[in-house]
Amino acid sequence: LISWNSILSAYADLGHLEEATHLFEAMPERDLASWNSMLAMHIRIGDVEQGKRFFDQMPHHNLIAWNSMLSLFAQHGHLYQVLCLFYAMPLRDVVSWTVVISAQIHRRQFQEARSMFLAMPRHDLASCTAMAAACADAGDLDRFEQVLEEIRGQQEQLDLVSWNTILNGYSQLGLIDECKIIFEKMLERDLVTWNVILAAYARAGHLDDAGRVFADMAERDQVTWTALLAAYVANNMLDAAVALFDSMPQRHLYTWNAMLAGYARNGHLDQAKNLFDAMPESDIFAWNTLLGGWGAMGDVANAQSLFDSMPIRD
RNA sequence: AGUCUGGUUCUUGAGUU
Repeated sequence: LISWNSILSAYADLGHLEEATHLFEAMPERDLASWNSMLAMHIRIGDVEQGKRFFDQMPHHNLIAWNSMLSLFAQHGHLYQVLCLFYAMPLRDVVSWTVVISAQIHRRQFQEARSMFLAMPRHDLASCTAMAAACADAGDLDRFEQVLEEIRGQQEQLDLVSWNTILNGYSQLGLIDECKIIFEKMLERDLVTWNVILAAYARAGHLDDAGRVFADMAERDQVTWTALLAAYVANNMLDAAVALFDSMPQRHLYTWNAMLAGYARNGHLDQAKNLFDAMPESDIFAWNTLLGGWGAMGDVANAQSLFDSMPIRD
């Protein structure tokens, strides 16, 4: 059963609905972990309706199943669904509370998140880390450091995620020197660590340091490339940005949007429009960027016609 | 021993503690 579940879990991680469903139905027996893996798959692919249906078909629910539903709503549903379920659940643990808090943070409801955080019966490393990230995001240094104090007082050892959160937090709070100290102190680093320190230098306007970090990195992903591109764009280094963009091994939507912003911000609306038309997909960020570019140029006609043709507006 | 849920990094603009 555990072997079956392991394979099922792998499909869930990859988001392979067909294979997972097939496997699930072919399994000689199933336990809660099997059902919960299927729920995890619905979280991954973001199918709230199917997920609900699946949940209702389950013979029993344990806390993980309830938390999975909570997480499905948190990531792909509405906040009121999260809260309704949270209060209706037969049991809650620290994970349940953390899911709710994260949902509130994602929706920028910091006050509410903080109230929940203070109300929960127990804090662990993950809940504190989520709260610390929120404080840094809100620019609240005092509360950020308060949460760090609490983390240091806990039994649980800091893990890499928490260290990365702290590093990024100081970067968001504008304390680049603190970032340097922490980065040097870190015994273990992963790709996120490197991406965070790269973005930290970029945010601080230390483009040379950002470039040096980039060159030193053993491994790079889309975030790495886009972070450096965005750094060039933010510092009006359009030529460098274009050269980097052209040399990139792969691009995702964030990358295209960053380049688009580079053109738009420098008044190169023709180039921006060409790039926009060449984009494999576009989202609200892309639309707003182009719209803002024309707006800034006083090109009301183009802005208006783009606005009228937008599939989504916010 | 090994399987299921929560926390960290990159893009536009507006708004909010």
